Amino acid sequence: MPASGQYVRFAAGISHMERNYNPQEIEATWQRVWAEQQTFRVTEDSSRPKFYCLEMFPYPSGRIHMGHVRNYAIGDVLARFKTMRGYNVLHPMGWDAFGLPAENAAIEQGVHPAQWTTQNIRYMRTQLERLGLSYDWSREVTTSEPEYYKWNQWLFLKFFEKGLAYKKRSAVNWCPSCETVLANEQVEEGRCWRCETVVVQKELEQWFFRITAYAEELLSGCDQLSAWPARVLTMQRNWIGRSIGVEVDFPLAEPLPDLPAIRIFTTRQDTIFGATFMSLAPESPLVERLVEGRPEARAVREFVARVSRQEKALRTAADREKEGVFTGACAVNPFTLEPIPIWVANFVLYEYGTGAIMAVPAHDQRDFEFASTYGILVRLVIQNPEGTLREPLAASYEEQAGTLVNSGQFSGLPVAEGKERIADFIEASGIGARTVNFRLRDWGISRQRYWGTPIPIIYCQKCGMVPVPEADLPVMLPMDVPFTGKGASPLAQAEAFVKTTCPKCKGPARRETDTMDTFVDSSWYFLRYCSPHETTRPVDPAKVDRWMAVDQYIGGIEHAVLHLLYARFFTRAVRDLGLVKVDEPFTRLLTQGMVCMETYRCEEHGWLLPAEVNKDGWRCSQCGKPVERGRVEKMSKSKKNIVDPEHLIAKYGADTARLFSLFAAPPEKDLEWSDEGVEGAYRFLGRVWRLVHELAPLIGRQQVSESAPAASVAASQSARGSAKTSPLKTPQAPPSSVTIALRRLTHKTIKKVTDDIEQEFQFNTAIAALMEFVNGLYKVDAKKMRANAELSAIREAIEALVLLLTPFAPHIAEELWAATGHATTLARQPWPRYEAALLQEEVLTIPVQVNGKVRSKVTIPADWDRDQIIEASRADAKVGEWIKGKTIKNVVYVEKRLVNIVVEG
RNA sequence: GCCGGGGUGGCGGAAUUGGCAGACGCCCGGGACUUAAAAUCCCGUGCCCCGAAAGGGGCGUGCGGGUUCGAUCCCCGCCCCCGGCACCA
Repeated sequence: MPASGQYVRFAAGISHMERNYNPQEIEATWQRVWAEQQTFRVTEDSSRPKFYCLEMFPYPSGRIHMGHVRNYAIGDVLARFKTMRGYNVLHPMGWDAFGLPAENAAIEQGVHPAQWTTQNIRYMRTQLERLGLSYDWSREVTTSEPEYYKWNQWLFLKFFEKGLAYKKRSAVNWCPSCETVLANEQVEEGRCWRCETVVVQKELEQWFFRITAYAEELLSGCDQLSAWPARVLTMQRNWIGRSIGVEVDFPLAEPLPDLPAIRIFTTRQDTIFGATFMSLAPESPLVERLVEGRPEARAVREFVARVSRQEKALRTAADREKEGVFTGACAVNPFTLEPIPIWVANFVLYEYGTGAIMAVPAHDQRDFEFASTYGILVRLVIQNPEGTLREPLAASYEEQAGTLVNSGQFSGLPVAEGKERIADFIEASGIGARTVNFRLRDWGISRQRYWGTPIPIIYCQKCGMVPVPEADLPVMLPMDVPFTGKGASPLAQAEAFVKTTCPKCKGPARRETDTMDTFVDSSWYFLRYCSPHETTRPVDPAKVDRWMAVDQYIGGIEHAVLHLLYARFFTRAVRDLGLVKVDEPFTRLLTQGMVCMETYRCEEHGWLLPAEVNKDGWRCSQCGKPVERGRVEKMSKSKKNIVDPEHLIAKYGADTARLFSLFAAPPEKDLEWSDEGVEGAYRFLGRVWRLVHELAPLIGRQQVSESAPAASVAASQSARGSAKTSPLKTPQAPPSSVTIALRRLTHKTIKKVTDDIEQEFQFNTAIAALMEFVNGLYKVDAKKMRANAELSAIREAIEALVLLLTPFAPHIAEELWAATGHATTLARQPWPRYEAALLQEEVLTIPVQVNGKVRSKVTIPADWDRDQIIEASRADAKVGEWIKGKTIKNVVYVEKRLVNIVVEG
């Protein structure tokens, strides 16, 4: 601990009353103090409850943007608040440092990705420091450093041992521009999520993580996540896509020796009597088996070749025309025993279910379209509840309501029961079984890029695929590699890296040159923060037990599926390795909204930066032409509707930047940027500054007891709390009404701000309450205050104000804390507590309604009872006007809130 | 199409989930201070109507119904906006 009095020295020169609010100066001062005193360093302290507050770590792209400011301001409010509330708070920060842009920079500018990344991190860290965020930087994690990615490799090897990591040949999404494989999740509407290039199909040997092994658990786990936003849970559930149905064998009309039947998956076994044909996915190997030697073979092969060349997104677009070709083979519907034709259809997915379906055109839109195109029989087997369906159908009937018809012994059953009876029958007759299918696919982690974690596998001609022994980790990324941007990955071209010896037989061998998807890095970094310097394991289980799960995770909605699902998977996989005890990594999740701003466009110069617009006449500052004011959109470089946080901080300071980000909208909603709003936030801080400096000399005469500085407001609510334990001196004379009103305002504000932060992250209303508090304090005529009780009340108010402001605007709070005579940093001051007794109003103003409309208000002593209040209401002159000559039918009284007199006539 | 979230003054947003709609901020208007401006401080500000004024009345939370003494909030039926998923059998 620093010697007491040290802080006073820092602030001494700035505490004179005349001094104007100079954010740049005081922010630099306090950031230096925090760094020197290691104020935010945290160690495990079992005497206090823990709180793990985490914001999604950034990709070190070069500079922070307003989205970061918002994200980290939200997290910082919470971390500082919880610290002041007495929690042992873990609040770390790090860098998601592997990824494509570094490699692109290498190609375009000739900078090595490592150097580019390091520079960016260094710069962005100073930017974050200038925001005054309360991170424990001693726990900083950088995923591109061997100390981190070694453990990616270690985990990979453990997964490999357990069969959770495996390799298979598969058609992958290939981005021709990035020259890399993309996960399904990284393809958006057929385009690369990063560069928007149209994605094509390519066959490659790929590494996968068997996330599907946890599909069931990942889905059921969603039910436990009650503190996650509903829409994120919905998205996760959709993505996992569990469906219950049956698998059934449809025997071939002419069975092949080793292929007696085709297995299909359906959720609508109740419609099986309506299955009038079958469809196979074009990629299915069964297709070739069936057509071999048939006259249809040629046409089928042509069709398959044509379809499989088409890239997937195009082919699977929902509005895509249904196309197919008859194989010449037939199967037998196991229920009707009729022969049905087997087709190949472009809309059947090979990767889902069994890659083959029974087609029920009467009750499936796709099958109906297909059957209509090719003239296939449509048979109604579900009659709707009204009984109005007649053949020929004009459209498929897909509702799961009604009764089975044309379904043999099952006819007449309601749909739900038919499903069960038919499933029973299928199981009893041994032709199939109930099954659960997931939409979720295994996670392809192979990337043909340099700037990622090398996959620790060696290929030996004799021994085959050999994992790198644990002792040889990390497999280091070689520094000396070519960056051409052409052809194979740079790693594959680095002979010194590729050529190695087999760990088993010591013979010549080659290294795997694929690197891991960077989502691997971010799938467990939150565990690493708990013991960031652990050298023998990825995590120290004792430390992880102390801190996990993350109590509050904060980040963008764009990670609702990918990152969050992978992190949930990893947490379980690592749990099953015995390193972690929790199932779910993130107890509470807050997805903050986007930061948006109006866009400006000039017909000559295209998108304009806000600074390039002359706002007087809405003209382009370059050519003077009228500027088209576009809609409010997410801030983006391409649309140029951006505000650089650095400029903002230079002009107004970090406290203003933080305050505005928190005040302009509730965290989960989109925030519309407004220069005027920023001015408003700055003005407010100036108001606080002047207020405190005006009042500081007044209360300066009073003794500041450093052991209990905030205790005047902090201690009074402890378990044994009563008026007696309040350090505020009981005044000799009865307290003046001004004193009582002031203290009431103070304690009401403490309650409001505390509740708003704690309950629903209502930072905007918490700040509004602080503004009201300040407005109220400006109305107090402090100069007239002399009595000890009055001055105590002022001191209490000012201290509460500064303490309550701390999480939002920590620098100015520290400075004002010092200016009011305190010598210890605010960061660990106890959060103020309100005294419930002081909240009580002496008089109440109650609205009085007549027939539901407010006609008057009565002001009454707070302790009046129902009858007294009603009596006063009826006696009110204005109310009298409205009830004169009418019969009172009813009087509704809401406890201390409202009177409603119901009259008739 | 399915799922989720929304729709409140000129604007961003409040409202203890059935009890004074519009807190707080922005914008705008007025005043004080100033030689003047900026800054600052104070006051006003949903819309419409009556009134010279003090006051008073009506309307108002996307639209139409309903429940209730009373609805931004609950129910039914629509309209619109945003986000996600989308041939998953």
